[in-house]
Amino acid sequence: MPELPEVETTILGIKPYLIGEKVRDVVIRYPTLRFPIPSNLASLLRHKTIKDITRLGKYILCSFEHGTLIMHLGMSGRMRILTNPQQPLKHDHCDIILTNGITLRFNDPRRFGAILWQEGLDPRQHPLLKNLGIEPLSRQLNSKYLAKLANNKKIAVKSFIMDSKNLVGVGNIYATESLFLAHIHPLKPAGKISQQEWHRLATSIKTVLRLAVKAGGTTFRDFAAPDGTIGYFTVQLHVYGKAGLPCPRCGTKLKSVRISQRSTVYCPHCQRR
DNA sequence: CAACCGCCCTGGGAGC
DNA sequence: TGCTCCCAGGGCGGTT
Repeated sequence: MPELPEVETTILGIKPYLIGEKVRDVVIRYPTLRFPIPSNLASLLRHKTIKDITRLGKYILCSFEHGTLIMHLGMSGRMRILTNPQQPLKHDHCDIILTNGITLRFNDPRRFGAILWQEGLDPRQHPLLKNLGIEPLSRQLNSKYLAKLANNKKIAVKSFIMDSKNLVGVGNIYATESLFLAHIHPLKPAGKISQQEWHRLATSIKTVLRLAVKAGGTTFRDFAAPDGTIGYFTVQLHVYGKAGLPCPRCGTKLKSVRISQRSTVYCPHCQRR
């Protein structure tokens, strides 16, 4: 499932083929993603030039002079660069065809992804981007920021760091891994986390994400890079998906608990409440 | 407002 | 082999 590192990898992969290129056409085969793909997308983009490809949280922003194409990979979304025409396969919902002959193809079996349009210069005006928190790999993420935001909150720390209003791009896998590395129990109320613990957590979130970006995404189950490479288990996961196995640090049997409908693995010895 | 929970969706794996 | 059931989960939107 694409988390921030997978989004980063996707951008790195598609960017060189797209920047400065002009859109010839847009083909929508199956508009009902998480939100409907705007039906007028082709007329919005035709003959327009792609200025840049950037990222805001897990949203991929493809900017034009008159607005921004906002794309989200959801759970199973994937983008491919096709250098020559290919028959669309199942779940190939949308193509963006450029005048240089290249096609950006969006595939998403579970259809939790999204393709949206925001008119104007500031993509942050889009309702989905308006309330996004800080970037985890920026200097803004530090113990001071987290402690201030968590003040008195009772919400489980895991849910807190996965809430995009607080910080973006930390999904279930990396939240689980970060908490393990920081020796923090995932159910501990956010308001009860000490300054020292916040420091460890901020550090481990950055470490985990940086390592994963470097490895080209966790590529755990559904993810493939734009060139089609599938790198299963390129990142060493310590606890995610390993409930019942011994803790890599102390050997205690790893436990599993569901937190807001998400499976969460932790070590009952290393991560105390 | 804070916290929580249901829901959207399909493929893959387990169990029978 | 083939069927059924369950699980994976980002994030919105509704409820408490």
